[in-house]
Amino acid sequence: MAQTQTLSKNQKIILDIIEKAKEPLKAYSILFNVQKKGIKAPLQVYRALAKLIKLGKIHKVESRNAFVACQNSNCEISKATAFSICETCEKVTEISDQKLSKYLKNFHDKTGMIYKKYNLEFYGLCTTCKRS
Amino acid sequence: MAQTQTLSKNQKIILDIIEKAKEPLKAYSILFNVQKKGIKAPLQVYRALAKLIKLGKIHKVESRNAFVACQNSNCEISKATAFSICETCEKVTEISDQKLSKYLKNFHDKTGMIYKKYNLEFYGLCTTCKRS
DNA sequence: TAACAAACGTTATATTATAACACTATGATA
DNA sequence: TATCATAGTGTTATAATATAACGTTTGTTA
Repeated sequence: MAQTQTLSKNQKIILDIIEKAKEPLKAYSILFNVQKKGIKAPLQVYRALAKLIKLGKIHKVESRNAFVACQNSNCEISKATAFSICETCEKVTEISDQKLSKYLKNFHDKTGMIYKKYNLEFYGLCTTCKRS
Repeated sequence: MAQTQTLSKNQKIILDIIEKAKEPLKAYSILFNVQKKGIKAPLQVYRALAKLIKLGKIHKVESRNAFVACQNSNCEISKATAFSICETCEKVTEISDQKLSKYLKNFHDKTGMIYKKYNLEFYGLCTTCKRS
């Protein structure tokens, strides 16, 4: 909550749009949507996105180059993201599964590498598309 | 093996370069590397990449827009990819961990969605960069 | 209020990826 | 062997995604 206050004008505008969207938004579609509010250049959007990602407010769906609001009340979960993506309708849902995140947070490979973050994307058919 | 035979000329050239590379290659760096072999346009590269991905010969590292040869003797593992990525030196390694892949293949969310594929990317510090 | 960090605005440009169209090879199969 | 489908090719143009570089403004804090 306190963190919300520290958002800048552009960051607020852009977070707002992403939170209200029902699907992941692309950077240039965000740009188009905020032009009436005075944000004119891609860089203004990308800068806000970068900050919001850092804060855990939003995530990037890497395979789609799109951005979604965090559904898990941000914080450290921003370093541990998992999505399910329907390849038919492109619906994207953030997975919030304690067991899964615990499993992945504790995962270590054989080399001894230190993992600070992960991003997992599942692709498949959502229940709606499965039926049709 | 039999599958290797079915690769087209361009597909072979591009697979060859990716297999010989020690790191993930970007599409346009591949393009640059194959221009002497007569491949002149981005689309020729992207088409070969798409086919090679379909065959499981290579994978795309989504967060880096880069392509690596599959280390797990391709096949169905192409639908189940996991990478470790060093955020300092950008070294990328394909993770081959039976337990992990079994766990993820069996993962089901609450909605009943069918997962056909997944891609997991861990980010952190490799053992070399950890020391310095 | 000086000094610094973070955010801003702007122009230009780099990077990644696909559309559209015409042509060519390959290998069934009738 | 004609012909049909499928996959691949080559090319031009363009779309979509993202960052560099510069100078200015704002907000915090010593």
